Amino acid sequence: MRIKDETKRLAIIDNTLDIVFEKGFAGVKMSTLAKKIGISVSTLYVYYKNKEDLIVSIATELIEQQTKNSIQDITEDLPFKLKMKAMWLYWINFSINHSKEMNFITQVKKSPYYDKVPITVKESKSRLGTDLFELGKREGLLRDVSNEILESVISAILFETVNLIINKKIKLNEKDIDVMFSFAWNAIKS
Amino acid sequence: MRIKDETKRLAIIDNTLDIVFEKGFAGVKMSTLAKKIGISVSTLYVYYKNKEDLIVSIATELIEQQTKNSIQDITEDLPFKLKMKAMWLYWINFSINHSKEMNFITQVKKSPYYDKVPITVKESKSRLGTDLFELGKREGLLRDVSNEILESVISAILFETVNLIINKKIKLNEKDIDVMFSFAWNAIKS
Amino acid sequence: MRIKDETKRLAIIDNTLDIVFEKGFAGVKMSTLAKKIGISVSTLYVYYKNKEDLIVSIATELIEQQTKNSIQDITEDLPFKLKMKAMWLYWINFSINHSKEMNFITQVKKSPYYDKVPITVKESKSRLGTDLFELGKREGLLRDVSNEILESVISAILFETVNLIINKKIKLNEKDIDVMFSFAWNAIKS
Amino acid sequence: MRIKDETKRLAIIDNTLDIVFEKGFAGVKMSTLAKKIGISVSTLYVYYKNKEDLIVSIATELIEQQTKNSIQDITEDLPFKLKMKAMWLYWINFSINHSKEMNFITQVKKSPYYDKVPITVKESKSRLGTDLFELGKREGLLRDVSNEILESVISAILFETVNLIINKKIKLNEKDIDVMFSFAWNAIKS
DNA sequence: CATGAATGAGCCTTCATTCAT
DNA sequence: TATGAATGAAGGCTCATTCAT
Repeated sequence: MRIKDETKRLAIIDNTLDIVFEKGFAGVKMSTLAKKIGISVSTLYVYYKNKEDLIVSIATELIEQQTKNSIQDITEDLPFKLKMKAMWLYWINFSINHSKEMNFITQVKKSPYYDKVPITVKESKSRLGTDLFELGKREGLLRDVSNEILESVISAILFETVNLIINKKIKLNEKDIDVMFSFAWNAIKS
Repeated sequence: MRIKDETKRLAIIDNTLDIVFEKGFAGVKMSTLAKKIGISVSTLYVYYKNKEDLIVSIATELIEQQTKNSIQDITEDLPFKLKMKAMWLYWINFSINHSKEMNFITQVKKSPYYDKVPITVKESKSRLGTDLFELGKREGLLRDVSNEILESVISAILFETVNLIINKKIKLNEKDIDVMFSFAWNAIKS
Repeated sequence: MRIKDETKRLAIIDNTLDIVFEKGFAGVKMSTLAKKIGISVSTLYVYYKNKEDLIVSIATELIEQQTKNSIQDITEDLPFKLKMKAMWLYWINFSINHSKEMNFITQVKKSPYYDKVPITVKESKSRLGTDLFELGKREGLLRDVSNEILESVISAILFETVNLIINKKIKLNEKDIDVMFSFAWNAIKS
Repeated sequence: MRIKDETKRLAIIDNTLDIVFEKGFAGVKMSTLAKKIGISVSTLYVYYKNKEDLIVSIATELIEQQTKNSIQDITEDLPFKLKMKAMWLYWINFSINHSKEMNFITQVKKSPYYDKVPITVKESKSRLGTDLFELGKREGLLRDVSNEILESVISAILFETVNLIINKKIKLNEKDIDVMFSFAWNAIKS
């Protein structure tokens, strides 16, 4: 019965993401969720201890996945600016392809639920690999400010870019994305 | 007859802002709010028709106030970059001094409540005066992209700056603010 | 100021009758009533001690009026059946011209409010004058059953007639009214 | 899982009828009702969507039942007047044995709830079978007026009879019932 | 007398969670 | 494991009534 269960568990996660995306946490009613999936309310409690556990568990799982994905590679032999851009593109694509997951994490971080996420998970590496920043600063290509600030500035522009794409203010084509990247690059280059 | 108390109305608004700041809209319970203020629940309904009206009315009022404040143009005779910085400083200060109000508006804009805000109010001028962008582009000092994009990029960095200050990652002193402004300026200058 | 007050008092009664006619007792909200009249809620409490007092007082007043009106005359010198018919016509007309008042009394009688109406008022003479029944029985023209039963039967048909008129199933003309009267007369004649 | 309890559903209906009989619709408080039955308030909401649904559903069910019962024609081979009387007796008994149900239906018909009863249910056959009236008129035994009027007159007297019995003004014995029937019969016979 | 603000009591309803099968 | 019934706790809102001017 292992397979059937996992299917159900994934269905729960998926539908929860949908609801949070459409209506926020306030919209997650255990009964509604169960109905959407086509299972009984009580069955939800077989998989998760309670509502908090449901949300915190999903958040934890998503954050762990995201962390695992991020740092990998980009170790190709490229000029620094192109490495930077590769990272940028990677995250643009990831954010758009996983917009519901990203939204979920964003929401959780601003909610009281975030307090319940294990610290070990929260402490996971930054999204835009600090290694890259260190490298850039060493090569004299990035402004000499703390990684934390660099990251927050880039993240802000990145996040805004994704928003513009989602709200169809700009297109997901090379030209528009390049423009947006140039904003970010100009901001942080030395 | 007793006279409707402006003090009371302000207390309602103030406490609502506090609660939304700490717990979001879900945390606003009419009973809790009333208790915090020291009035009866039913008194709340003397001032606002219902919970939705409470939130939408406050949002409307705040947005109107904010709009009124912003327009006061920076018509002083300054070089463009300094005009830009003046605007930047104005908003940094405003955002920090009215962080709860800003937070409230931000939250409302992402919630279904925003649909109920009168269109006339929503159509209020953009925060960072488009006039300034037009001027900058005419003088060849700003990159030639749409005002909407320019604004969203600056807003993102501005917002991030405020966050960094609030979370004490940077200080509210000339040096740190200058650094943050230079990020924004480099991003958008031609 | 006597006149102005009486006007207001009558307005209260009138509007209460209207509301009860349209929505029943459940529809009588002190605030709604006050707004309809154009006075303040508190003013209602100047005229009536509370809601119960309002309704019971109106009921009492209406019943007294009705009682006063009814018995009078019909002492003309007519054959019995015509006296009966005169009474019948009188009540048909009265009921239609005062349908809201009648409705109010009917509703009160079935509600807990009726318990609060002074017994003296409740014990008022029957609507269709018992004298008439006594006369009819003495002359051998009416069936020899208790006045109470005679009255209830006639009242039932009378009430039904009024309903048929109001709901436009029959017309308020001589022919239709005659038919309805003949039902009643045949029922009780000996 | 526990199985939905038909006994419980019947208890809800029964107690609702009781309350409406004693205090009208205004007296039906979900909390009181639940306490009377010995269940939790929320359990009521397992069986009915809300208060309106509770009342409308019960009304619908009762009307359907009543309709089903009435049709059983009096097709026995009897003189017309006796057929009439059989019908009369049937309804007297039914009304008395189901006085609370009758009361409930009567009240609903005069309330806004009636608008929510499915039209199909409302269009159910008239209580006193029109067939009988047609037969009577054909045989020249009934007055030649519309069925609607015939029915309303008889219903009025029937209803009044039941009231007299309930209020103990007359007894439920052959003699008294006969007298009341003779009123009705005299009223409508040709 | 007149009024609008203020309130407490109470009602309907929702929802996460547990029960019992 | 799976389920639908059952429930307690809580929240939003209404309304008759009183307060204070």
